Amino acid sequence: MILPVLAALAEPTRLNAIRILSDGQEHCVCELMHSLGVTQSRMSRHMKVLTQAGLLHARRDAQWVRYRLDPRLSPEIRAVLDAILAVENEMEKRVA
Amino acid sequence: MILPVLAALAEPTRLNAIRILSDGQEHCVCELMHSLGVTQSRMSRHMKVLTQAGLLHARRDAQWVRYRLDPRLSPEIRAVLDAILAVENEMEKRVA
DNA sequence: TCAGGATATGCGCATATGCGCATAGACAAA
DNA sequence: TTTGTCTATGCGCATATGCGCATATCCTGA
Repeated sequence: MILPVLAALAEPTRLNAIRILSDGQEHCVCELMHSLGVTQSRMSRHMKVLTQAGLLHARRDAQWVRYRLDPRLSPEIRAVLDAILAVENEMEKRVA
Repeated sequence: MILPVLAALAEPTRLNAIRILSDGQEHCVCELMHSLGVTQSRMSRHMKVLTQAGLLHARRDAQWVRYRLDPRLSPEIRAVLDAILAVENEMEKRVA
């Protein structure tokens, strides 16, 4: 369903996390919490929401948990993400 | 901003309303409330949320208020809507 | 086994949001 | 002006959600 995806994305920190993760690489909670300026517990919970919405894949690597966009994401959902991120990029261009 | 748009769409009744309105035609509250099976006050408030998110345009026509997708919607936001509706259509196909 | 870093979660709180009900407001026809 | 239809909104309630704080859990290295 698309609804949980939209609900997950309709929050600033989570949308920013998706923007970072849209590079296709893995990122740990500690990196994201610093980049986005939120507490560790907040970041962890936000990642859980995104994961449960089916957007992310988590992999335990030693004491870290590496998150990345779920490689099994359907092309349709991926298109939604791309369209949303494109809006943000357009807005940035217009501000600049 | 894209965030209010996502928040507005992350609700079943509102997303279904958008689906109906995606035909580009005008629809009144009375029609939508019947189509979607919700009360009049609920429907009116949902339309207000969608309008304030910048997605809809309202036009008073006698005792009716005709809603339609805002014709001034940016191509980027329109692309987001299309991508979201495409996901739903894909899901339907797979169920069928 | 112990210490320390990284992540997840329980808990309580404040706010946001969806809902129904009743009513107000806008408009047309009589 | 009155009546009936359509739409918007005030109000109270229940639930959902975001937050910080503290603590539990998982893992590595000494």
